Amino acid sequence: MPKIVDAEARRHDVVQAVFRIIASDGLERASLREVADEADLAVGSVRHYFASSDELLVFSFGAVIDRLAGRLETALASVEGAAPESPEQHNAVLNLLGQFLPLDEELAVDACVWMAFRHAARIKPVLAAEAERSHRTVAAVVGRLIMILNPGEADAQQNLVTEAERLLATMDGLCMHALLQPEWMTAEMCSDVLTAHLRSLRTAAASR
Amino acid sequence: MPKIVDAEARRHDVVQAVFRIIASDGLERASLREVADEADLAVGSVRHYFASSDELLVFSFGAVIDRLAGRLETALASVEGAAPESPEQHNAVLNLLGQFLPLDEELAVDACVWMAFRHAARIKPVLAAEAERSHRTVAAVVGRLIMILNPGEADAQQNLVTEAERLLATMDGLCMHALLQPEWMTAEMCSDVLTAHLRSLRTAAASR
DNA sequence: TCGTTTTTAGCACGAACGTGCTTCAACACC
DNA sequence: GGTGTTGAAGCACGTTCGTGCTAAAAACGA
Repeated sequence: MPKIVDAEARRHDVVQAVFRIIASDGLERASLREVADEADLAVGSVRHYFASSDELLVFSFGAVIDRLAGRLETALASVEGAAPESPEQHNAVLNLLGQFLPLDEELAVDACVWMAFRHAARIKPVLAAEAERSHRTVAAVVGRLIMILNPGEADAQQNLVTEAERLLATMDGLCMHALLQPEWMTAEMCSDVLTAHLRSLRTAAASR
Repeated sequence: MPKIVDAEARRHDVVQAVFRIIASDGLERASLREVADEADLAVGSVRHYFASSDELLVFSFGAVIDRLAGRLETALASVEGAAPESPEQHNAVLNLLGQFLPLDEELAVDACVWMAFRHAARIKPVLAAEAERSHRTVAAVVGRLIMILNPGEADAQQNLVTEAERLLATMDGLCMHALLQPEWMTAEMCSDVLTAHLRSLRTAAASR
């Protein structure tokens, strides 16, 4: 019968090549030829697994979303397992929010790719559905996090939404700055900003 | 002598065409041919004013930075002219921060273009210098704003830097979301988030 | 050993890109 | 009115892109 190749693993390899190209040269350089070279394959081989360039990009977008979502779910479980107001919970929250930031090489690649696809989705309609899913997924996690940090505020649902969007915006801004101005936005500065934001969350909750 | 054409006005027209293309189709579509078409010129004419594609892009990046910086300086003067803690000051601050957001058509174009160039600068070295200038300029304004809102904190300079970066990150995140997920991040949500952030600034200052 | 089927490799076409270079038109000055 | 400088326009070349299509290569059952 056929030559046996683990198709799923191959697709994963190709997607990894896409990630590396986006991180180093930008999404617009992630052409079939570049991807094939990076993955040590021929263009025809890549096209055997992905019918078109668009399909490859959409699949890659979905892959990075799934990776991030998986990390967030794991981190959220840690937060839920920690005692409220405890230092363990604080560290768990910092760890969760750190999943958005380019704190190491692997996270940096994911952050680059995630940002690139989301911005590209504004222009390319094929990416719109995944961008929507990306936003919903992340917003759900951050929303649950806000609920954990602001217990017993069943009435002020408006504030929960606002605070969730505020935290989400801050995280995206931090990620942007860490990617675009790494000299200014160092890991320590990220940590300082996050700590300040979490403190502001607590005092805001207490003052209501 | 030569045919008299207001070269500066022509360059401005071309840059406006670049802005429109970036806002509607993305920076990668801002080729010489597209720009020339949009500006109702021939490719050769555009190249008469801008020696190369890179020069056109760098000039356009600088133009959007200057536009934003001008609006920010004007708005900052209003903030400085208002009485501390007054509603007028609050509105002036909201107005200043609103200059970052795509609250109307013109602001939306600027926001798109600004974001696109900053992200492109991560990849294209020719844009790096302007990206650096962009960050320094905006950070200076936001830093002064934080100093105005947190008077008499000469000791805690660390906190000022952290709070400035935090506000900057939040603004960039808000801008991103308003551009990428306009259904979720409406103008009202932007206003709510900003108000919450300003409240958190005040309570944080009071608690120290 | 021989097919059969998956995998890999490659060619060819049209489109779009930046850019070097040439050509035409227009206008202010002598 | 002639003339020379400058704006406007366009051609041509090499590159890169996506994609339809064909053909070789490889691996396993018969």
